[in-house]
Amino acid sequence: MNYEKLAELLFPHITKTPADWIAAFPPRVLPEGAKVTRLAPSPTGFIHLGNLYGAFTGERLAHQSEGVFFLRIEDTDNKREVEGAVEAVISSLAYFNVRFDEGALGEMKNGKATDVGAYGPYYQSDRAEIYQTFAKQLVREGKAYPCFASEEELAAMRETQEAEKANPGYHGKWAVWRNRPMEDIEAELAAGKKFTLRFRSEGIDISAADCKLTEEEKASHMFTVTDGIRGRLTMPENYQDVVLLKQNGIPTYHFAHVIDDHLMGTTHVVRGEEWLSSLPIHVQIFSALGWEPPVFCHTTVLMKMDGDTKRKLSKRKDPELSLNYYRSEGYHPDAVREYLLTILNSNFEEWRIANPDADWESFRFTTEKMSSSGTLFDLNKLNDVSKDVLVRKPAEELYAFLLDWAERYGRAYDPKTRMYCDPEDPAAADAVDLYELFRANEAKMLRILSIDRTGEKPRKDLVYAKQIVEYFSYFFDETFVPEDTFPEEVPAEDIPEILEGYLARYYPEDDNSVWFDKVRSYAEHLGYAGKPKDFKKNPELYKGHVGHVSTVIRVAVTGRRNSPDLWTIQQIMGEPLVQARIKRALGGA
RNA sequence: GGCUCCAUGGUCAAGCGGUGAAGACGUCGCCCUCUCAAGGCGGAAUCACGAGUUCGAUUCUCGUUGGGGCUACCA
Repeated sequence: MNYEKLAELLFPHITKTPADWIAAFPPRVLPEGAKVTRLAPSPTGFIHLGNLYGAFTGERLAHQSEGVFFLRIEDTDNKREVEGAVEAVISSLAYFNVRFDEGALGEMKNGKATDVGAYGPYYQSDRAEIYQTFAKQLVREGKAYPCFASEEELAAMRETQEAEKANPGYHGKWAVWRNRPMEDIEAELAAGKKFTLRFRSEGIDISAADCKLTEEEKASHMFTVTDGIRGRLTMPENYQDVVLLKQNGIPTYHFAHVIDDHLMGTTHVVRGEEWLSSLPIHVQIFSALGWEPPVFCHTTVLMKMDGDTKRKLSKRKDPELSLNYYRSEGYHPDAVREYLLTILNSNFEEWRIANPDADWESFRFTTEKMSSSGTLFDLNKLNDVSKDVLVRKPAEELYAFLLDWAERYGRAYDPKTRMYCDPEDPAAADAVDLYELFRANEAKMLRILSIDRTGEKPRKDLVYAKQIVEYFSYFFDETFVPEDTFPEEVPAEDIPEILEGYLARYYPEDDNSVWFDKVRSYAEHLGYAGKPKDFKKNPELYKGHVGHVSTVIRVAVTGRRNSPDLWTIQQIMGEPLVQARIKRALGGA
């Protein structure tokens, strides 16, 4: 076989040589030890927690070593592409403050982000000529060959393999185009047939039932790589003649990954565990091109509990997998990052406890501390982390955050059902526009967001925007919906008396302790214990205790039995609103 | 089915041949307290199983079981 001739036959339009491209992508000039990493999502429009998990890993590795972190769009599968997906990816990552140094990041033009950086194009679909140049080279060296098998033929082959219990795939005797004479290829080409370009693998299938090799001989067909997260990995070599270029001339992931990560100077490939099993393919292609592979870092998959088994988070069933979920629920990006960091590096949490005020970037991130077993995503823990993150945010910052969130997600809130509606929907006509409400009440919001949040033991009950909305909904008539009834301990006939008496004694000028002393003495006057302890000791002496009385007032004012300090709430509400609430409760009672 | 990765409380996990097997979330109890939250103190709860190596295995090896992934002209 004249491979030189075959290469020209297959790729007549390719005039560049590998050397041309290698010259166009010179080695990066970086400090010693600097790592080059990348995030390479495919534009399916669905960006998820796993992407963010990988993004943080790559980002840390690069920026901690004065390296480069770039964004490459893996759009080699036009069937899966979704309109506007790249913008969605970029916007989502920007929301979570993932900082890229280069890649498909510039302003949008014709639906594509322009390149930032010298190692582009950063869309794989724009790199066809590059891939084909190296493909041509492989053909020239006899390391790749055209395959004219149709989809039907391949499907039939698969069925036969299944029936014969042979290992599936294009290999060994099944690789029917591997050694075809030139005439056959010319004939197909002359007939206008399209081909896929396959890799001529030199590996052999040691797992085949009819493999006659001894154990030692089999061992020589294994290879070892050191994974940045998992350490030494020993795997059987690849024996499949995988597709390098599809019929349309666009590469498969395998080929594109090898070419791009080599040319772009990637030193560490951070990707999901699902790639582990195709690692032998990649290692072989790197070797066929005469290149050193990068360090692979295969991250664990994110799981969730389903019934009593763990399973991978699925984009169909689990809304919490989508980054959009956290954004629309109103989780602060810092909280999501902080949580992800705790599951990313097992020692982050302890570091954070020891350094509560330190900038997260001063944490020393290492791949060795990454877990290689499936991690269950824990919403509870996220919420807990979020409380600690939010308690450190000044009220002004929280207010700005809520305002931004509401502008995007809170334009039509129905307090009765607590649902967020589509603002365009006519049924949502009387929904509350939280954005307008927040904007019109800046001073009040700032006071609300300051309740008890300073000092030695600040309240930590703010978690995410939707939860915060519920948390202070009673401050505004627009969102006020009474939730709780008066406490059972207080006889119904006492309630009007308590409320009327309270109304008569309520002076907004009273400070917190004067105010409460009044409540206490009034409670005692009505036959309730002034100290809960006294009531517990001698329940027969009292109707109840001051806590029951104040709960009546609390329910009247806030519609709830539980709330932060009532005096503070009343100060923020102002006298007219407090009076109106109590009168309203009296009218209803 | 084949190949492969993983395995410490309910969850995230430290551990890297000898430990009372950390810590965090959750949970339970107590304290503080006008309610809630926060905070303090304390409790329950873990090395999947079976062989082997070793004076000694959570730790090393093999097997079993369980779970995950891959097995496309998808990434």
